[in-house]
Amino acid sequence: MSQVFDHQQIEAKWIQKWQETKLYKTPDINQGDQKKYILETFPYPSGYAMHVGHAKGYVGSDVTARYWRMKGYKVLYPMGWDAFGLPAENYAIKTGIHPRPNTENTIEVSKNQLNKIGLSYDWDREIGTHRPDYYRWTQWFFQFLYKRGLAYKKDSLVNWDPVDKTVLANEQVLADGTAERSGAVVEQRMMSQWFFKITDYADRLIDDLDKVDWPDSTKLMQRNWVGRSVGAEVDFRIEGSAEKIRVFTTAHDTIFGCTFVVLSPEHKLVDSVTTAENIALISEYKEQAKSKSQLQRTDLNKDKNGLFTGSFAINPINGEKIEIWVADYVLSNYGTGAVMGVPGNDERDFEFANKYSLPIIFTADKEEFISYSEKIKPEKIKHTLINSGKYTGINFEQARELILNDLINLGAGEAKLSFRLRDWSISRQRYWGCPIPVLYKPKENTGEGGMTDGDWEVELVPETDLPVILPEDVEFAPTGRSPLLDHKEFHQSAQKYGTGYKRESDTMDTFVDSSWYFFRYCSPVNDNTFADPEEMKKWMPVDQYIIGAEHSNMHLLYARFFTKVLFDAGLINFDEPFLRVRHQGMVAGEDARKMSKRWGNVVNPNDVCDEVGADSLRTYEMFMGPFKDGLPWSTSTIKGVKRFLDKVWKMQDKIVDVENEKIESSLHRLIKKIGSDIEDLSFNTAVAEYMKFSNLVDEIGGVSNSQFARFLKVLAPFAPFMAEEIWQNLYHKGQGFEAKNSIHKQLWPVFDESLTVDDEVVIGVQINGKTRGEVLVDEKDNSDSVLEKVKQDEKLVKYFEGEIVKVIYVPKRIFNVIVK
RNA sequence: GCCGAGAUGGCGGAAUGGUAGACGCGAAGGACUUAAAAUCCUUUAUCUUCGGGUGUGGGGGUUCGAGUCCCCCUUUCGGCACCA
Repeated sequence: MSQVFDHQQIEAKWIQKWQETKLYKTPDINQGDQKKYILETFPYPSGYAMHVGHAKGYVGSDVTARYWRMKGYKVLYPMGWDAFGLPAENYAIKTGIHPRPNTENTIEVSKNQLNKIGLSYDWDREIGTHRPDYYRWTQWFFQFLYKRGLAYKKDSLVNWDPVDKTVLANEQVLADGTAERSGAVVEQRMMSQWFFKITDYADRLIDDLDKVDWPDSTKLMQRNWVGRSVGAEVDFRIEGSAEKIRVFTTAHDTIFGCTFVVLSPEHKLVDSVTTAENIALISEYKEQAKSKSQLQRTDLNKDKNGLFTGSFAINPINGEKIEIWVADYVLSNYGTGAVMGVPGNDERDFEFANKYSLPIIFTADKEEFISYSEKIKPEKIKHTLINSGKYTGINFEQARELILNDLINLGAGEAKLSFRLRDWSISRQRYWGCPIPVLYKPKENTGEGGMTDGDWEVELVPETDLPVILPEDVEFAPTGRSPLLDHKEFHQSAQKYGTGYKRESDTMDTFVDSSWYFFRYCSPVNDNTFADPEEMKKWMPVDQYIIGAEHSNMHLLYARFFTKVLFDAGLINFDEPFLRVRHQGMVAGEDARKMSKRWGNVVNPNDVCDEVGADSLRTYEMFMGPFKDGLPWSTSTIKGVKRFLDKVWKMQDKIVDVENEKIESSLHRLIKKIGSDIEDLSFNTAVAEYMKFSNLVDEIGGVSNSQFARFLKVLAPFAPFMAEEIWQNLYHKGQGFEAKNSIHKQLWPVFDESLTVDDEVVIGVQINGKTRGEVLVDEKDNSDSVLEKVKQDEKLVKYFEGEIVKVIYVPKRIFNVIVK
């Protein structure tokens, strides 16, 4: 009789032995070897330990990695730390403890948690974005983009907290426009910031989505985020002026309905079109708009207001004279900052026209408002033009072409794609991030009264001097300035490049750190390049990336952008980094609320491991429901999973000499099903399959040695500790542990397809589409022979009084008789 | 408002257009026990006149057959938002 499964002692033993023997070391790989690169989002060690919700995604990845190893694939399954960023810095500010020791400490704690649940990472490949050997290459990427003309500086608005005197991230600004922390009303402030020119890649970021296997909803989110719209730019001559107003429109076929033009308050032509009597009002309006934050401007509850400038424009298509207005519902940073007002087509324009009694002309033979952006289904907007001069009666699609051509011929327009995507702002006025490797050289004749941005020239820090080290002794409490600005030595050290040189004091957005980490895993110890090209050829692209749906959009977009730039530079031979993306759902607390300290519903995986064991935790998290769904934690369900594993443990004592046929065929089905379920990430049904098998063994009363061995192998990815313990007990008892004898080094058992199908099966019998009974059919049966069987069935015979009109037999599925 | 994903027993959920409710939890009854825990066995969608009827948010439709496909509606959860 075996002892009870002492999970605490046994799991600790295997964690240690697996580490000692480097069981999960990444194998050497040759190009062309069958490989799988299994990736998952790396956590940010902010100061708080992980909870079981984090564990779920990791266990799912681990099961997959273990499976592919057993299938004979070379598997890269690494882990690291997304350590820079706001959470760690805020935790530091809160506790007064410097983020570095704090981060390293959290990493230690988290690493132990991950090991405790049996995740099979190759820790030799661990990376941390906050470590100089890593961020040296984050800085290289910055310079790489800069040299390719994809990093530039411009003035841009930031959220400014006047009380805390600091720049806020969007997530720190509440919906009412106040700061989350201080409660102050957030202002918009101009600041000179670094940008990456991701808009250069807008088209490819949409088009290349066709190449990858991602959830449709995720692809759609990316498409909508980039937001390509097909339209035209049209020039409206200003009456009595040589100037023209250029507008962007996605609906140039509605141009006959254009009854006014609206400029954004920031538009450069506002001043010149404003007539003398309107100057006072308009400049006041402009001032108001300036003081409004983007949030306020967009939260105005659709109350559109604006002012007439006093000038008129000429509609190029029909020569109509229309009023030029200024309104802040038009944004300066989208399109051209000016729109043609088409109240018959656009809801906002309609509201605006109503409010100020501007004319409304309908140009579509449908009253509903229509839009042409790509997200609207084409069949919903088919219509014919009305009130449109010579184009009246023409289908809108044709009209679009005709009108555009005519506008081009008139010299008053051109076809234009527009994108919603904006360039990526990467400057952060924060301490805990990667320094931007840039120097500022003072210009010769500096102006009087302090230096402004224009008095400096940008120079890259020489590559041989990278990394620019993030100083440790920095005052990281908020002061209203980039913490590095006031670090004397940091800037002093720039003097070696020339007198008066200073360093860039902002740090990079942490999205930059995480936009290339998956390359680094291919050769994490490497001083010569961000990742060895040969190693990348062997491992990349990523075969499976598991990431939470909530925060995947931006990250995926940025990582794809980096990949495409590297591809264009000839540094890699693929232009999409993640072949397959899947999402894992969050685990909520037992009260169905988000797990957080606030609700006191956080479950620490360590506690669960201590109580019921890591195998139970793992198997339960896979069993609780569909992997991609968010589900509440359930203490009672985990007991059921533990019950199942205890049964497996007891199977050791039920090994018999006779090989039962029923168990054998059930085992073949199991091997097949577990394999396909793991590949589909359908873990919950896989676990149900194990349970069925163990129930069958219970029923039969025994299992053969060979059958049990195969069962243990397919169980190993889910319950690696128990599988290993039993495996060693049965086959290597008394021997010292050797890596090659580990169950995790065994090959996945093969199944015989013919054994997975039953010769005989009970199917449902339908009479006129209603299920009335069942009948046992076998392989040889055809429609006629089944009908004979059905007619002989006592329960069914009564339905055959009428004439049989039709018989449908789907072999081994359903038998349906239509009787009159 | 727009976009996306959902809605199936008391609960979590299962189901290539083919016998709805696999598997687990919970519950009820029983066995073992002085007793409890643990374990094991049985039952468990629902109504029923025991023939059968009704059931996958609601209403239509396609089909021999719909949880699954199509149209409309209700509702829950995510994401985005004056994008011209």
